[in-house]
Amino acid sequence: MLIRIDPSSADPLFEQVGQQVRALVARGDLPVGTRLPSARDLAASLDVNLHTVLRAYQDLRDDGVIELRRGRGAVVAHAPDHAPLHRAIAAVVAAARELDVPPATTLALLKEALR
Amino acid sequence: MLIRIDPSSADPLFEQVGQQVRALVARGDLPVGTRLPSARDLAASLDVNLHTVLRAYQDLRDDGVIELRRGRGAVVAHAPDHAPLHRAIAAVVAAARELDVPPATTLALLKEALR
DNA sequence: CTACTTGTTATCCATCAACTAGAACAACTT
DNA sequence: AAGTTGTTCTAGTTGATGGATAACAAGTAG
Repeated sequence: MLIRIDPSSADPLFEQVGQQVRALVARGDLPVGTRLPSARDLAASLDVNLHTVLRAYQDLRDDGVIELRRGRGAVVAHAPDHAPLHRAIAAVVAAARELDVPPATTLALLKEALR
Repeated sequence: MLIRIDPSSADPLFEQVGQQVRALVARGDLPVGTRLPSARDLAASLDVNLHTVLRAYQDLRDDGVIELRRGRGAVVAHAPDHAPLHRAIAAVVAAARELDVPPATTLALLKEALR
């Protein structure tokens, strides 16, 4: 599991964990059915509290990214082919760079467009 | 000024204000040179503290979106033609909807791609 | 069945960012 | 000269974040 956490980041820890897993799943690095490390294990290896990882996992479950079951752990649930999405995102990044649009503005635009 | 705030949102107030202004400027609704309402006025009309608006304005200034001058207020600074960026973003939203990817995942992907 | 693993839930606490409040000040406009 | 507006400062409140601990429920593995 290639999850890294930056304790000094502005983003909350549980959100960082969630974002990393989302990216891994969307990228196809974690096929459907893959078992994620147990919340306790991941918490220990990231040197973070159990509840922090658990909150990330529960957010992911609420979005249908993973399934959670006691005794079995967290399993990747949904993972279609995201290639078109990645191409579209790459195009956005290129356009933003080209136009010298700050990242915060690009994110604000996408955020609004997604509502 | 069409700025609306949702006090119950998870996003901080100052960030919401900033995002709305970013979107307005990028959309071309606020041409270069347009005066934004003074921080005091906007704070009053949003029923928010002066410092909250000021923090949003200063973030925008740091990104070159607006200029701030005492006595004159906030003025839209930079506003190239963002049409290509908007098209790219629309494509991302379409792809995400098509693939049934949750908004949080789409944002996580863009966030990572922008680094 | 038994032991173990793992998510779930609950309580309590510490810290920090966000927000508010009030005030004085500096630069600019009119 | 008067008014406007951003800048800076101090101080307090609130809520989210994160940690520590513990008991519990549902599944797995033997």
